[in-house]
Amino acid sequence: MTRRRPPVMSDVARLAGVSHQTVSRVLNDHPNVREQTRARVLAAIDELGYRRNLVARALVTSRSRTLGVVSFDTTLYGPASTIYGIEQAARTAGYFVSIVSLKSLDASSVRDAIEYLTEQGVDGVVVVAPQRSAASALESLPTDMPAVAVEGTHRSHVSAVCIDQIEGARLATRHLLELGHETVWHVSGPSDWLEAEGRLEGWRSVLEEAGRPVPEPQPGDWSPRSGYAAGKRLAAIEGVTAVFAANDQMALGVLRAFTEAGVKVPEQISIVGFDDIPESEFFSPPLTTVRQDFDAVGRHCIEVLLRQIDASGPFDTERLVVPPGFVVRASTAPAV
Amino acid sequence: MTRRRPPVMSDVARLAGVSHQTVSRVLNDHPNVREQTRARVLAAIDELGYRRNLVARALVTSRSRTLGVVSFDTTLYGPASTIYGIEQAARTAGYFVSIVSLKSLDASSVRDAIEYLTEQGVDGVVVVAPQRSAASALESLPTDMPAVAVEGTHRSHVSAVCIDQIEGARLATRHLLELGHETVWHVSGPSDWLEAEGRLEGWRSVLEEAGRPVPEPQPGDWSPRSGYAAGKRLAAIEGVTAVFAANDQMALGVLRAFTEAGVKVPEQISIVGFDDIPESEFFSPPLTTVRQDFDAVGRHCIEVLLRQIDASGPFDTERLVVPPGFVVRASTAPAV
DNA sequence: CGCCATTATGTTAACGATAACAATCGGCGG
DNA sequence: CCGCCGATTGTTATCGTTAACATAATGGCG
Repeated sequence: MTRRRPPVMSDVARLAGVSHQTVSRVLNDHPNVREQTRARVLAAIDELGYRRNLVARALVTSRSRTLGVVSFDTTLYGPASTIYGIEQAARTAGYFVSIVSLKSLDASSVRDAIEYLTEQGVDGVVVVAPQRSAASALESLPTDMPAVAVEGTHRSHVSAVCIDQIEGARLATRHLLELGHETVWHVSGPSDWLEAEGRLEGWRSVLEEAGRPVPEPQPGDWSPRSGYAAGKRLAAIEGVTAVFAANDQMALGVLRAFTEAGVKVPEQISIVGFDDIPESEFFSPPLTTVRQDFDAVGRHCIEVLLRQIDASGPFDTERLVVPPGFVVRASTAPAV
Repeated sequence: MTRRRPPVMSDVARLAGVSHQTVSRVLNDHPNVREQTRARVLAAIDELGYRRNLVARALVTSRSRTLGVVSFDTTLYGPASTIYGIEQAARTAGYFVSIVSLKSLDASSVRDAIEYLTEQGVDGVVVVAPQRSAASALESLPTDMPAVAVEGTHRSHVSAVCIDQIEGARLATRHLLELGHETVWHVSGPSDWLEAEGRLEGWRSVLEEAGRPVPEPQPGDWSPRSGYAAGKRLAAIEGVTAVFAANDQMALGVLRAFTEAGVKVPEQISIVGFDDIPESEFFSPPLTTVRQDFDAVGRHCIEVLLRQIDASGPFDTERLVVPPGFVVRASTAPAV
């Protein structure tokens, strides 16, 4: 069977007895088309099953209606959720989303990815790359490419949407202090992540404001495994009664380490996470955690990006901050 | 600042003192270009920072070098991992990936999504949609659009890559029987999911072959919450000693339900999951589970798809089955 | 030494849409 | 009754590339 060529605009035009330009006008809702003509054209489109070729359209309009997304490890809950939000919002606005997931987030791979997308003709890019190195790669972006970063709290000339990491960490830490814990230990994320930095900073600031001792943060890498390792270290330390882990997965590891050590959660130790992944509610015990509204982040990204794309001239740098939520479950309890 | 037009092929040609066609030849590695000319052209490309316009290229070649991916809820670990694998493999092969995530997987939204991608000019589509309704939407695909489905074990004329769900479930069930359990209870996934069906079937077949009673499966919806509910029901039943949950999240819920009921895992009850999500290793206790190699699935999808795209005529229907793995951890133990 | 097969390059025409401009048709004011 | 205006439609150029064909330079060989 020969693959028959899909119909093009002039096929529709011929069938409807008009010029291809009139077909184009109908398709683009131009006002000056007689109602009767429009109907004939629409009938022809329907009959032929015509679909306009967006590639040709993109060439002449130099708008591909495609947005690029560059992200680090899209299997992580945070990035995956954010991208989901981005995709939904973009599609609603009539845009396609082209994704590049990177294994490593050094400046050059981010740059390459953006270049790759640029070549494809994306109208703008969202970079979900909350590492310092990635954020700095954005600095070298051509300024005429609409771009939005999803990140912690980095300052730059690139627009950004972020969840207030510092405030989230403050909520968590304050919650633990209010339960009567003398101080709060912290299992931190990798130091080159802006989110890890923000969470660390929020945690530290609350302790300092309250005049409490600031214990050495235990470094992790977001994985449950690293949380488990940190948890083992903490379990060996006398007097640890409250731990704030920089994400839920590490909190899970911490939980497991204490449980193994025979320390009861939350009776003997309180644990708070960050992210509110779907599993958290069903850990043993259910995890108290900071909730991030990734959907909102995705939506805002698209809003900002579309504003930039629609701006005729140079565009402003915008910075949107989404407030975090806090979910109290059963992994925290008053200090004894 | 005026956005200056990016250089095009003829700019390069002018600078290099050749025709634009020669530039095109250099870019496409045509053999008949003098070495010296090639060097001049490359230098000009470099000097101007020229990048070829893939949109124009796609128009004339009618190849966009973009693949479409239609998926259900990309925040789930399975789809997210599969898409990650797809994206990596596609990019390695020089293809872009355009993603559409659907909130619901009825046949018409799958069809719409594919049509949407077709309009954009994708060279092929991967449908990560292991629900019966989605699979049947594929039947109505135009046969000249290269397509691959990621799915359970549905028969169709569309090529498919799948993990052997039945075998995975058999591994899990057999493992529990070998530990001496009289029978195995099952917390199943939603009945319209092909994966849920395969896992149910594998579980049932092993029990029947062993001549064991086949208890009523407990329906779930993949969420930890539904697993928790099922777990509560199971905990109320006398003589339940082994549970095979159709995914890790539900296994987590089951775990929690039993723990709450004061039943010890694995001493009094053994639990097996499916997926091997990163968290599973750190549940309390660490979960014995069936591992799916999503990366391999993604890679195979792209291989099959590219074969179809490169085939000049009609292409064969292929069906690749990826074997599951099995990971024994601490949530299972010999029956008492 | 001249002819033909290569090799290297240039020229022109697609691809399928939109944009800019031109042309036709009524209606209406002068 | 003429000419101008706005509504409607058609014609032609254009986007930036590759494909097809045309042409010019080489080089081997009888």
